[in-house]
Parts: sequence; structure tokens; C-alpha cells
Amino acid sequence: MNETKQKILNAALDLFSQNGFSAVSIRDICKVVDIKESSVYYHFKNKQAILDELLQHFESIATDLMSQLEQALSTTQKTFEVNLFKKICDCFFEKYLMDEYCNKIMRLLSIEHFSNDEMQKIYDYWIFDKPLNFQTKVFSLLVSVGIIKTADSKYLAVKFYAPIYLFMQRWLFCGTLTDEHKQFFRENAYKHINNFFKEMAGI
Amino acid sequence: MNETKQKILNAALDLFSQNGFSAVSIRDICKVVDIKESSVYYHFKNKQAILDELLQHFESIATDLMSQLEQALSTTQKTFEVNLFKKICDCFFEKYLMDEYCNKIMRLLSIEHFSNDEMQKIYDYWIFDKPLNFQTKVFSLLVSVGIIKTADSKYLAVKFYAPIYLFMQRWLFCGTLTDEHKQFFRENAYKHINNFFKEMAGI
Amino acid sequence: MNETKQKILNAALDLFSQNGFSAVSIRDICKVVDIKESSVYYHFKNKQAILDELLQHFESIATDLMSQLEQALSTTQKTFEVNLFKKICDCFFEKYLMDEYCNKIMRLLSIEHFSNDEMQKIYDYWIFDKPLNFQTKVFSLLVSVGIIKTADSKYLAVKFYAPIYLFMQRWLFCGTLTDEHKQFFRENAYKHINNFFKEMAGI
Amino acid sequence: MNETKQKILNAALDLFSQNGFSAVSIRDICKVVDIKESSVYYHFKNKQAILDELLQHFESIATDLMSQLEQALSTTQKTFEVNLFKKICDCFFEKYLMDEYCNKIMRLLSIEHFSNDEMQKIYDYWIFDKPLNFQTKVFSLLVSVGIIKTADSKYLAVKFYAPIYLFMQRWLFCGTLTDEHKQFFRENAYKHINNFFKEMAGI
DNA sequence: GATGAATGAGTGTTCATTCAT
DNA sequence: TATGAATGAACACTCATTCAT
Repeated sequence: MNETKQKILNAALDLFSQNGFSAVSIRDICKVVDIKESSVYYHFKNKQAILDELLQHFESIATDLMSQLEQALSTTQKTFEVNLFKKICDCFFEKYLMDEYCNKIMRLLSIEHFSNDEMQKIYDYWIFDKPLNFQTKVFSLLVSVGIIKTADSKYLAVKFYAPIYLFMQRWLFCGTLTDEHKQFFRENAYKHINNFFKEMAGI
Repeated sequence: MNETKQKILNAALDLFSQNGFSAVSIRDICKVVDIKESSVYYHFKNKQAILDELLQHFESIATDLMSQLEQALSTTQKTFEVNLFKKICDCFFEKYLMDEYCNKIMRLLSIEHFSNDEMQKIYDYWIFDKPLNFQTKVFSLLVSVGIIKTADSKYLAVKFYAPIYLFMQRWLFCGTLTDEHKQFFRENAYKHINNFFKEMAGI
Repeated sequence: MNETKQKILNAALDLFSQNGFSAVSIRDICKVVDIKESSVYYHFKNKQAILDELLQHFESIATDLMSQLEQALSTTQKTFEVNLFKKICDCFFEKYLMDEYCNKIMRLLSIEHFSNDEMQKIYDYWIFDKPLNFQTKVFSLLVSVGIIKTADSKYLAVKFYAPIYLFMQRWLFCGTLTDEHKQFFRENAYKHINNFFKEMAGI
Repeated sequence: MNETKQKILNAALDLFSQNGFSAVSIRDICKVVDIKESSVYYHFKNKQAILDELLQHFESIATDLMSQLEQALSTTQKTFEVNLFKKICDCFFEKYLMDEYCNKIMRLLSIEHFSNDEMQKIYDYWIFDKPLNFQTKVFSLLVSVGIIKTADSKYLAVKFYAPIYLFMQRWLFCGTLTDEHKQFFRENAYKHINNFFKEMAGI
């Protein structure tokens, strides 16, 4: 892709994820990229088009990761459960929640989903519905193979995901995404996951 | 308080909670209150002052409610646990999370905490730290009196609060605060609480 | 009416009538009125609203003049024909075609009616249809009282009005409306009218 | 001529004649021709140069037609009057007023002559002065050979041309040049011409 | 208490044009 | 021949704020 266009996208993502779409002006972006405002309109139809391209790219990444997970889930047999778990850690935590690009988009969605219907939809889908649905399927599997006794896999998914979501909001979606914050998130999240499965096994 | 001033505060809160502080103009507020823009400046130094007064009012409410809870906690003895539970439901759920005023402020904080340091602090304190701390104390009590075996009350607090927080974000802080959304939240939250204490008792 | 608002309307009319609506910027108007651009938006919702107010004022003037003429026509009897003729000269020529305000609007319409549907309608109505209709009625009357033999009053109206329309375009709607141009128009128009009625009488 | 250049000229004429010169952007033209904006500047020095070339072409066409008419007039003798009449219908009506190219230019001139001195001159010359002058000469001839009694051939020219000019404005220079409009014009114009000469003969 | 009037700074966007390739 | 990339100047419009009344 064109170099300037990519710079604009990068700068826009940085700024949007920190202040939201509407609070960032074309001028702000241009200051970072060091081009004139009119030049932006060579690469993008309008401000919204920058956002659209960022969101579209995010959705293609997220779609890909999620389909990898679905794939892993559908091919999982008793003996491969460990692999599924590893895949979830890799695709959902590292490459999704903690990935710099995805994370910035999520913070942007967190800001704008209040006043923008389209972003509300994307937010709900990728932050709530999709993860919870997938995790529900995972727990259904664990129930069906007898690892877990409880039948309400939907509630299990909430119990599993809610603390992670809380840590996300606490450490990943606040201010600048520092390594420190990332570390806080990782520690708390993994501690929770371990505890969760320990208790699960206990039941 | 002056009637017009109160009208301005009400209109501002409505609009701020739906679109965020910076996305709402003085014009927008005045359209609702049916006054001229310059009149606002008789009652408030500037736009920020409206926000400040709203936040201050929220903090006084929240402080009061929380101190009621702390009070209830400190006077709780074995026999009064049910009263404490009722108090939490009343002061934390009904009068705090689901109270119209508090809820609007929280949604406003949810929007603006990304780009505003002061609101970030208020958000973290009243949405994360304060509730989690209080609930940690409650679980400590329950442990100390032998109702609960597990010792990690901090993690218990997260496990208890995180689903509620997720439901808040899902049903209370999205779009307009309809009775339907409130009902969704209430159902899901209370179902979780009941399940939580059932499991707790089981352990 | 507010003084500044009136100044804006005057300046806008001057500029619009010379260059057309879209070729005139808010800046241009402000330079003339000596106010800042943002001040315009205190008095008018947007640029279009200035135009709308000008057109509306024109239409109220024109409506009034035309209803005076219709009135005069309906009360005309054989002996009052001279009065009707005088009324037409006064209301149609002096106060309509050659009136400064109306004339400027007509020139503006002449420019913009090509690319603006609403203005096309106004142009057609006030420049073509209304005058031709009225004049057709006048000739019908003259036929009915036996002054004129020919029955095709519609064509008579065209023959009467077309040269006037041509002189309008030639002298009134070109460049600045100077007294010289006005005089050219008046001379040619009245010469035509006299000739026209002389021939009429002859037939 | 270069193919692309011709395409640009065609597209420009279409657009200019509908919206005027300044309301049409290089972008608009390029969208039609399907080239990039910068390419235009290979063929033309600037936007104005496109207009100049269009106008120049029109003037050469018009000059040619008019000199044909002058030629026809100068060689006309009593017996050839019918041929002159036919020539006028052909060269002035069909190939000039109703010719697609000329018509578009005339509409463009009609729009821009208000704010552009050069186009004002061209407009006056080719729409008013030249036709009226020629027709004056024709009527002088008709007077000199005794067909017409009246001596004021200038006024005769106006009486002849003004209705045609009015029909032009009414049917040819408004909106898109449809066949329907063309037909309206033709009917009304020829009806006028016939009537005109009938009356003439009668006198 | 309230408002009419004004304004400086800023916003997204369009446009004709240039120039190296 | 054509275009990718850039830009300065302009545009309509918004906004928070001020101040005299």
C-alpha cells in the first residue's frame, strides 16, 4: 500500500484510539504525518473513510482469528484439548485482546460506540457476542466430553469472560497502552484462567 | 437551587450521558432548556463548570451511599448478614448502578474517561476500585465468620463483580437507558448473584 | 428589522445579482458589510437562508403588484381603459421590471435558474407565465370590448411582451444596472408599446 | 484532433452548458472522460483554456453561418426571395439556434455572461447584435423591393426576433435540451414567423 | 436573570494547479 | 501521454465565549 496512506492510517488509529473519532481533527492527523490537510483527501474520500478502512481491517483480522478458533474447536477431540487451550491463548489473548492494532480499535470502539450506531454494533459483536458465543461452545464441548458437570455453559462463559473483560477495561483500554499495563492484564487474566479451570476440575 | 440552573444541569446530563461531553454543544443544551446560549454563562462560568457540578453531585451521592454500606458492614454480626445483603442490593444496585442519575454519570464517565484524565480517575475509583474494595471487605467478613472457606477475597470480589460489570456495560451503558434494558440487567445480575452464593455455600 | 441583518441582505442581493448565488462567498458579503463571517450565522441559519429571504421578499412584492394589476383589470370598464394602461405602466414597468430590488432578483434568477430547480420555477413563473397570462387577459378584454379585432390574445401577448423581454435582457440584466441602461430600456420599451397600440388601433 | 482532447471538450461543453463554467470542476469533467485530473493539463493550459477553445470553435461556426447568410442576402434579387427565406431557416434556425453544439454554447453564455465580461461581449454579439443586424438588413431589402411598406426595418427586426428569442429562453436554454423542448420551440417559432409574414403582406 | 450581537479559532471539505515520473 | 502525489487557497459552517444592555 501507498506509504503516505499507511502513515495516515497509523496516525489516525493512534489518535482515534486515544481521543475518539470525532475529537480528532484532520489537522491533528496531518500534524503527525507532516502533510497538508488537502493531501488527506487524495488518499481518502473523507474523514469517515479513514475510520471505515481501519474498522474493516480490524474486522478482517478478527474474522480470521475467530475462524481459526472455530476451526480448532471443530477438530478438537479429547486428546487435543490442550492444543485448543493453547490456540485460545494464542489467537484470542495474544493476537486479539493484546494485539496492538486490535487493542487500539477496541478502545476506539469503546469510546465511540456510545454515539455511533454502526460502532455500537461492531463493539457488541466483537467484544461481547462473538467471544461469549465461542466460549459457550467451548464449555459445551467440555461438558459433552464429561470434563465439566455443570450444564449451563452460557453462564460458565460469562463467569469465564467477565473478569477478563473487566481487566481489559482496567488495563488495556485506559490511557496509553504501556507494557506495564499489558503486564498487569496478562498476570491477572492468566491467574483467573488458571483458578477458573482448577475450580472447574474440582467440581 | 435556581430553576433554570437545574434545568440546564438536567439537560446537560441527559445529553452528555448519551453523546459525551465534547460532542454536546451549549446550543444543544439550550435547545432543550429553551434559553439562549449566553444565558448559560449567567449560571455557569463555562461549559466545563456544568460538567464539574454534575460530577461533584454524583460523587456526593456515591460517597453517601458507600458510607452507608461501610456503616452497614461495620455493624454486621452473624445474625445481621441478611440485612447486609439487603442493604447491598438497595444501596449498590438500586440506588447506585441502576439509579437514573448515577447511571447517566457512569455512562458519561465511560465515554470521556478515555480522553480526560480527571474523569479517568473518577471512573476508576467509582466503577472499579471502590466497589471492588468494598466487596473484598464483605468477602473477608464472610470468610472470617466461616461462611466461606476460600481465603482469596480479592479474587472472590472480582468473580462476583465482573459479571455485574459486564452486564452493566451490555445493558445499562448502551444507547438510551430503557426499562427493557434495565430489566435485562436486573434479571441477569440477580441470577448471577443467586448462583454465586449458591456455589459459595456449596464449597 | 435588525440593522446588520438588513445590511447582509442588501450586500448579498448586490453580489448575488451580479455574480450569482454560488459564485458569491460568505466572505464576500462580510467584506462589504464589514463583519466577521461567523456573525452571519447569528442572523441566518446558512447561506441558503439569505437567498430564501431575498426571494421570499421578492415574491411578496411581486404578488402584491400583480394582485393590484388583476384588481385594476377586473374593475376596468370601457371608460377606465386609460387608467388600466397607466396602472400597468406603473405597477409592471416602473415598480416591477425597473425597480431596483426586483430587477436585481430577476438578474439573480436569470443566472441561477439554469442550475437550480427552485429558482427555475420562480423564474418561469414571474418572468414568463405570470406576465404573459396577465397580458393575455388584458388583450382578451380589449377584444371583448371591440377595440381589437384579432381573437388570438395569447399570441398578442407574446408579440407585446417579447420585445420588452428582449430589452430587459439587453439593458436591465447585463452588468451593473446603470441609469443609462435603465434609460435605454425605458425608451425602447415605451417606443415599442406606443407602436404596438398604434398598429393595433390601425387594424 | 487528439481523441482525449476531444472527449474533454465534449464533456466540458455538456457540463458547462448545464451548470455554467465555474460550477463545473475539472473533477466533474474527468469523471465523464474517465481520466485523471492531472491529465487535463497535458491537453490544456488550464480550465479557462478549455472554455476558450469551445468558444472559439463556436465563433468560427457562427461566423461561417452568418457569412453564408450575408452572401445569400447580397445575391438576392426579387425572384430569389424564397431561397433567402429557406436559407435563413436552414442556417439561422436549424444550424444555429437549434444546433446542439451552438445551443449548448448559447446556454453556457446565458449563464456566464452575467459575471464574465468576455462572455458578455460574445453573448451580446451573437445573440443580439448580429442576428438583429442581419434581420434589419433583410427587412431593408424587403422594403427596398416594395414588399413591405413600413420604413423602420430596425423595429421590424425586433418585432420579428423578440418572440423567437423569448421562445429560445423558454424552451432551448432551460434544463436539458430534450426533443420535446426542441419541438415546442420549433412549433412556436414557425407559427410566429408565418403569422409575422402574413401580417406583413397584409399591410 | 436573560439575551442580542458579535467573534476568533477551528472543522471537514473542494478545487485548480503543479511537478516528477 | 498519462498519472500519482501533493498543496495553497478558499469554502460553508460550528462552537465556546464575551459583553453591553
